[in-house]
Amino acid sequence: MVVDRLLHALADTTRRDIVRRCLVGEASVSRLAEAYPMSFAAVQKHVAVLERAGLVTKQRSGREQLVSTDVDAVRRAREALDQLEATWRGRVDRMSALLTETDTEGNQNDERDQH
Amino acid sequence: MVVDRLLHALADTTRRDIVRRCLVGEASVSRLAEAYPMSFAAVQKHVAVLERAGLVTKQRSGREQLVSTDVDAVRRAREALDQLEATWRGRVDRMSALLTETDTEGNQNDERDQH
DNA sequence: CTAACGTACAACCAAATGGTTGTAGATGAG
DNA sequence: CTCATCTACAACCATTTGGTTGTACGTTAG
Repeated sequence: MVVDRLLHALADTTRRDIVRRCLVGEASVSRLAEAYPMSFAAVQKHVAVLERAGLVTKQRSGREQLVSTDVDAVRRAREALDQLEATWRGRVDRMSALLTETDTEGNQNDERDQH
Repeated sequence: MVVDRLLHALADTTRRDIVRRCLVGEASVSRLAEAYPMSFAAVQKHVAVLERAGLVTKQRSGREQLVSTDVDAVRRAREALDQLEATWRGRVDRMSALLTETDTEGNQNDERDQH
């Protein structure tokens, strides 16, 4: 699933940092690699994960491979999460409504906070 | 890191579904297990992951263990993502501002901030 | 042209994931 | 009390992850 890949890609500090770095101005993979306490190949793999999630793109420039964050993908990631939360919250709200209007047998407190 | 655990916990369809289910009304672990094509123990592990991430809590009731989503934690998760995106977007905005006002092309980086 | 650089990729490894089965301890129903 | 149920947990397994090193290849600088 796309959301799975997205969230998994973002569930790592190094990868989030790469996204942050490459939001403004591209950076070559080797340039990125200098910034982290790991090998070049390791950073390459992190970039690959971000790429598969659609969060960054690579663009060749001479012998360098420039990484740049897809700002739109970041926005889409946020929106996906937003929608997820909205669905969840929607369920709570609908249930609250049901409980206040019908009063079923299970009868637990419905002190769900509304805003 | 807390964000890592949170995003990792949410990067799985089954776990997101558990969160959704347990937002309204608690469900025992065995009840949950009936809903998925996997063993009881597997669901137990998923619940444990969500618990470690602070997304759900368990509460004993007789011989059952009732799982319920911590609505507040879900909200906090969203806010964490929001802040992440805000930071990222903030960077873009600041850079855009810089570019439009100075419009130079000399060396721009050397911001050795890690964090 | 040659050497250095940036990249890609394979092979390998340890640890974590996501699943299984099996066993054992509490607890509630009858 | 006895038994079925719910849970916890250990042991095991296959796959993935996150890292390493080594090698090969294209490109640019000198």
